[in-house]
Amino acid sequence: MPENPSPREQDAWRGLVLTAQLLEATLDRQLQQLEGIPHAYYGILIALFEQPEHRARMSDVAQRLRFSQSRLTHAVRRLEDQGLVERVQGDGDRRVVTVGLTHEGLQLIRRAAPKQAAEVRRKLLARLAPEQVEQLAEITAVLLEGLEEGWR
Amino acid sequence: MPENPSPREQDAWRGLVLTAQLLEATLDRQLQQLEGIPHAYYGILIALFEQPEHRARMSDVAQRLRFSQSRLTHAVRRLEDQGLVERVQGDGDRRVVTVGLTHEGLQLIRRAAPKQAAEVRRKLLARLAPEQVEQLAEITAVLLEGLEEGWR
DNA sequence: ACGGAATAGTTGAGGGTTCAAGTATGTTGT
DNA sequence: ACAACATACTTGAACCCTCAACTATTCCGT
Repeated sequence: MPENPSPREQDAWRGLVLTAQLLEATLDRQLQQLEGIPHAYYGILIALFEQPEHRARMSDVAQRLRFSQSRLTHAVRRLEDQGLVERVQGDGDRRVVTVGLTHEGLQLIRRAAPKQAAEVRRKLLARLAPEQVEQLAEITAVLLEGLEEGWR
Repeated sequence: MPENPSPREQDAWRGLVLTAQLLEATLDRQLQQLEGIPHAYYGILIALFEQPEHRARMSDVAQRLRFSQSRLTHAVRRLEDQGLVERVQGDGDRRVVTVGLTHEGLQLIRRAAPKQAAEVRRKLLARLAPEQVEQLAEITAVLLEGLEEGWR
């Protein structure tokens, strides 16, 4: 028998959902304005940037970002159109496609990342007490577990 | 001079962003499957449900949900097509449009809401310790402040 | 070695969101 | 009274994501 949520749980839940929506929307608008790409695409560039030689297999990127393959394919096509990323043919398994940052993509990251990080810190993280940062890291880790496992 | 984020801040930040993305995606998939509407539209129905007579002005709904007017217009059109919602002409100011739940919309809420709440509780909130729920409510309240004020 | 299943990625259609522009109505200052 | 501005909402195009096929390649059991 599922017990009803407590009022405080409702507060937390509503806060979380609203935060999730607003956070995505805000980051999206910001990056779209500054760099002409949506936040999700910025995530792709960052993920590549963190990889050795700034490149990785499609499916690895997809898994890391929790993108569907289809979504990633579409996204990479657009990023390629903008010259930020390029597809490289792998030597071995001919099914795999490797994506890498172009020079232009690399420049975008170098330009945008510090600004982005500072902005986030100034407007969001800095408002939290140090122990709240700690708590947030904990809490999101737990929630992610719950979100990862199939759910349905 | 913006100080660099601490490693723990990065954990919190990454966790938050991933949680936000995954949460939206998960709720979306769930409601799309069960009720044939995206999570955002479910939010509209809930917002109306909580209003006296289950109806409200377009702009009030938009403000409460942080939707753009355009987004809400499109959304309401589709919800109307599905018979879940109806536009009512206001008596006074002829610019305002009032949206109300139809009988069918009301039924959908009554059917879906308890299931939805239980699911959320079981898969997410129940994993958190009571003090973490408290902390999450606190933290999201702070973050929402930061997200509300223009940002740029 | 061969047929079937699994894996990697792509494609196209359909739906949702954004952004800029547009319509209609109300309010305000003079 | 009237022009200028503001408010409430709508429209259409461009873009992004999802979902369900589909292609191409590799793996596996016999």
